[in-house]
Amino acid sequence: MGRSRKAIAELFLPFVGKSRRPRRVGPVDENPAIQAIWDVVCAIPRGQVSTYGAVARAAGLPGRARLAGFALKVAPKESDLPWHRVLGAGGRIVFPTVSSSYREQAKRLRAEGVIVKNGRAGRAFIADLEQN
DNA sequence: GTTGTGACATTAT
DNA sequence: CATAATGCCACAA
Repeated sequence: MGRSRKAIAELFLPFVGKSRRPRRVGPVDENPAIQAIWDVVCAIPRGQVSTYGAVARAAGLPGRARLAGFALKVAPKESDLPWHRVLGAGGRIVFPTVSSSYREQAKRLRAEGVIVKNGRAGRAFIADLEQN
């Protein structure tokens, strides 16, 4: 005696749509995950910094630090996102030391009072986006 | 389909 | 301090 089609459907309901990875939902500026990351970055106070991992977590995307990096990379230039306030784990600038991006980031950070030494921002400047 | 890359993180050694 | 292994996943080729 086989189950009804409906019974089978209910059995698999929790998996519907999850059998494959989420598909690209559209242009990045309509992607809610990217948006969430941008919002968090905008919330980093001037004179403070955060990290890719922390930003992802605060955006409700734990374990997706890479997506935070991607979100910043694709951010339109005219968005005026404070991208320079996002650093790698431990408050380290992730760009190659010789790159112009590195210099630009260090320059911008110092311009708002963040002490950057050896490509690293002082612990005291790392914002607590956690909690709240 | 697969593979490689990347603005990363965490844990273990 | 350094290196390796693993997880993560969007995207391009």
